[in-house]
Amino acid sequence: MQRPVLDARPNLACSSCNLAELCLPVDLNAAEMRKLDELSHSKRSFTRGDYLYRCGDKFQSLYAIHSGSFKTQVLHEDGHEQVTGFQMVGEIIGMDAISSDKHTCDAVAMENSEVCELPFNKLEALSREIPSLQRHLHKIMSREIVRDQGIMLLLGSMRAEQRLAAFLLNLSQRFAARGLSPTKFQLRMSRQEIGSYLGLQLETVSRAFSHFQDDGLISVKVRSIEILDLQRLQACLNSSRY
Amino acid sequence: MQRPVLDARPNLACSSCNLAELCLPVDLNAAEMRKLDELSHSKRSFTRGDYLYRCGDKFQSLYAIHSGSFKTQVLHEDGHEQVTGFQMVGEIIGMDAISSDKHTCDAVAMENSEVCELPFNKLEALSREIPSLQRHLHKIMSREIVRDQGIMLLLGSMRAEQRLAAFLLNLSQRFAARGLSPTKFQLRMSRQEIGSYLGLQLETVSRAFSHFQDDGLISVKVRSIEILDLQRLQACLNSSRY
DNA sequence: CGCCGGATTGAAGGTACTCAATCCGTGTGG
DNA sequence: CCACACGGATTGAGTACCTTCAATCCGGCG
Repeated sequence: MQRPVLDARPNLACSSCNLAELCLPVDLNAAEMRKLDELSHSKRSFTRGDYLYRCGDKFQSLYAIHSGSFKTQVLHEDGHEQVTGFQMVGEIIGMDAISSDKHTCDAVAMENSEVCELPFNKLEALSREIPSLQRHLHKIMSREIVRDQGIMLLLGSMRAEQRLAAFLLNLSQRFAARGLSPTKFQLRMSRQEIGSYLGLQLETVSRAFSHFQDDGLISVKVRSIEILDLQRLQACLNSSRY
Repeated sequence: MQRPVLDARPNLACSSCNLAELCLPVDLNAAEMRKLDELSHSKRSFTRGDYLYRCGDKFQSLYAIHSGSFKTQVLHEDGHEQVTGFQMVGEIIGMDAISSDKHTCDAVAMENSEVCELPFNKLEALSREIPSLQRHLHKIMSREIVRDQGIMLLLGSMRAEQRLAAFLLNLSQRFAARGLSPTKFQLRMSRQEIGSYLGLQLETVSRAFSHFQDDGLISVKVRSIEILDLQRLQACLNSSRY
């Protein structure tokens, strides 16, 4: 019944990154695995603030995040920018660019990060050979669609505190999926960036954090978060606006 | 510079539907074309309110809208539902379901409509044979992602009248692309449905319509719309919130 | 004709925005 | 080592926009 509102991005990559098990829940034989290995030749490093790609850049590859995290953002004409997603280890970014052969957003490193490049032509060629890989690629793109629709739901029908609850619970799930603590973690992004992502002002985000803390749902110390009561946080998310 | 905020869904289908030119801007030879023809065997008809699929239904096929129009909507736990998109002739729906093999939303006919079923297994098999079809399929899915991100931008950073302007201009473009008048058309959806899609209350939508009319931007008579000043409507959309 | 659902309009209220002051932690320079 | 500056975060007060509730209007259909 309870579908996570903010879905994590699906995984695919790069056994050469030693993330095969995490990232590739696809049955491949040894030969196929080797071909996939060969696909991803390079691994690039980034530090906070570096761009993985920029809006308008020519599309060549998808990228698998091997370590660290990124944000994607789009720019309005007037210069103001909106965050469209936060991506972490094992997730794939760049799929927006397939449609027009140009990237439609910026991808910016939020900390020291490493990325595996997946040349899309080669990925397509390989997925013509390996049906299970083809299906997996389609699932990855589809999950991106579902995830975006979850955010549309959030932005269209939730109030500030519900949005923040959804955001925290989503992070919690994604950390848990990576074997990290689901209740105690560091935020990589500023209040400003959270607000931009959730369609709120940074002050509103800050107030919501404070309110959750006053209610004993979480403990916040700037970017250190501890979720004290997952159940009530979930209840807050589910509480009807109407 | 000016990217449409609400992107139309991309096309693909179904030369048997006599929409080959419109829907398939892919170079195929005669043999390939024939195979694509064979893919889409059936055409189903719907009347207003009929479900094409429901949330939770097993995923089998994508659907190309041959005539008429549909809306997609998701249901909250509490029963309240949000419209996630309006689809019209030539557009493809059902891609949300690939990721989990189940549909994640309802698709409901908004008028008498016909739909071509595109069995996804066959579509995948064929796109393994025909690289240009494969790429086209990927572009279609990617455009859905880009479109959703446009709506996220709208919901996250625009005020009521900007949202409605974006909505009207998007409809205008999509009608124009189909050879219909870009300035004079009938809405297929209620104020309630528009509001649900734009993250607004129906009264707010109604007021925004009235305000646009008072300002001479459009002429509204319930569901009959005429855009009188496309430029100023575009300016309204671009006007910074900040 | 009168009912019904959808649309419009009005008035009151609430949520989140805006602007501004203050706090706090980090890093820099004296 | 401390003082200070800086950016990000918090908190407060006033306001704007949208929601909510309610009344009325309008067109289609029984």
